[in-house]
Amino acid sequence: MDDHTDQTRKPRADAVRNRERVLEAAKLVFNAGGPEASLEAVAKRAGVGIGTLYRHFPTREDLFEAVYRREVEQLSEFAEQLKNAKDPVDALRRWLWSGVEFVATKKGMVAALALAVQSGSELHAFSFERLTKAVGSLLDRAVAAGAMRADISPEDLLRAFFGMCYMHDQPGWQSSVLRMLDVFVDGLRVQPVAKAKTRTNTRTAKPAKAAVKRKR
Amino acid sequence: MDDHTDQTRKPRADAVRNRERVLEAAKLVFNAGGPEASLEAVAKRAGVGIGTLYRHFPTREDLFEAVYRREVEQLSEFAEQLKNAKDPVDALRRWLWSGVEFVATKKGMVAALALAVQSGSELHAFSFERLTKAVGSLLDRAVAAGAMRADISPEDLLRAFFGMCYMHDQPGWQSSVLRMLDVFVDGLRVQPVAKAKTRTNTRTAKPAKAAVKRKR
DNA sequence: TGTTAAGCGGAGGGTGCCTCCGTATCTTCG
DNA sequence: CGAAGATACGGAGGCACCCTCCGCTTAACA
Repeated sequence: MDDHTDQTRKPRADAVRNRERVLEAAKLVFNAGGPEASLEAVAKRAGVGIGTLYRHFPTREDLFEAVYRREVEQLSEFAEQLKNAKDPVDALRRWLWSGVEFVATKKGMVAALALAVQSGSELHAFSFERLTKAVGSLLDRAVAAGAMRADISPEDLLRAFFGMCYMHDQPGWQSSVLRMLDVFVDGLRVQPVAKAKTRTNTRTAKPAKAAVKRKR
Repeated sequence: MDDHTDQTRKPRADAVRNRERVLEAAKLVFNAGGPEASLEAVAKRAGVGIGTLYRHFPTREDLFEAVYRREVEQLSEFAEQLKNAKDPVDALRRWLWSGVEFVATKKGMVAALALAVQSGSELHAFSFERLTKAVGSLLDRAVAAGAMRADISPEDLLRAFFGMCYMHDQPGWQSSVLRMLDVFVDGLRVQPVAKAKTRTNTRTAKPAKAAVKRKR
């Protein structure tokens, strides 16, 4: 409370170093083995004791948050850029697409963000808020332009998005999710204006059924 | 194959009884504590040894499958009934709504079905196939009537559906999911035909934002 | 009632979570 | 530079859960 002195010691060098090591290791381990991966494995890989890991990141979510902070940032920035796009609805769609891309690259990211979105605890509020704001601005613009229904919140949208991504481990999930997102964005439009089914083809839309056919 | 004798002993009474007990206990435990609940807790509650539980249900998924078999059946039957509905698109929407209802009641059911849908292993193929067929028939009818785009597979739809449900633990999730489903079904239409935004109001659509507001 | 296979149950080995605290190391200050 | 004290380290240990394995029990059948 009475921090009158404010004489904050310089943080210890080893502490800083270890934090970084853990982060590095966690990124590797999560991206490879998914978000269920053992934290002890992370610690071992980082060459630190399990206690050290827990001191820096008291919960698994804290670690997620830290690991994927950069990615979230990027995604949010991309939303910023898209604010200048012509068609606000299309901007939203493109943002969602890039979200799929991210998820595809970072295996652990979905679950990490899913957790953030799901549990709603303030611990990992950062990602959630950042993304909410990002998608919110896109939504607002589209709504303001009268192109999109107004009764959908950014939270709704994010949850739906991650929900869809969450369901997919199997091969071919990407095209499936992209298709679903197309449908979804279509549903968001307020003015069907000739309901361009053309769009469906812009992205090498598979013959649907075939794209999903179970492999065996 | 060469079941020439066919002299199958009557199954032991205690085995049958125990299986039932485990099922009963599992239903309680899963519905209350979610699908992560300890199997040992289930066994204890059922008054059987852990070994007995595992003999009857070698994997957690097997247990899920057995526990929620009835629910899946009901849901599928409801789809049958809806085949007689006037508007095939509306039929689909109503089916999805009832799905939400199910999920709301059975806390463990989402994750159970999600698993079934997700992992795609043949162990719990039952639920997945049953539901796929159910939703498939609804889809087909709508497509045949020219009311719905044809490039969406039942699997896609199911995964999207469960994905949306999966994301929701927090209060107010139901209205959110219902809203998202509305959007989704709208997106599925092929003919906007006056794009009834009336529907949005049929179910006391909250002011969106408010419905999602975090509680603290 | 005896034989026998089906079924039972829980001990035990393994993994992972998280805490706690004695020890080591870094920063600061004289 | 050296001492003092703050800060961080690491891993042992307690707990919970997973799942297997096998000696014992018990129901079905003759």
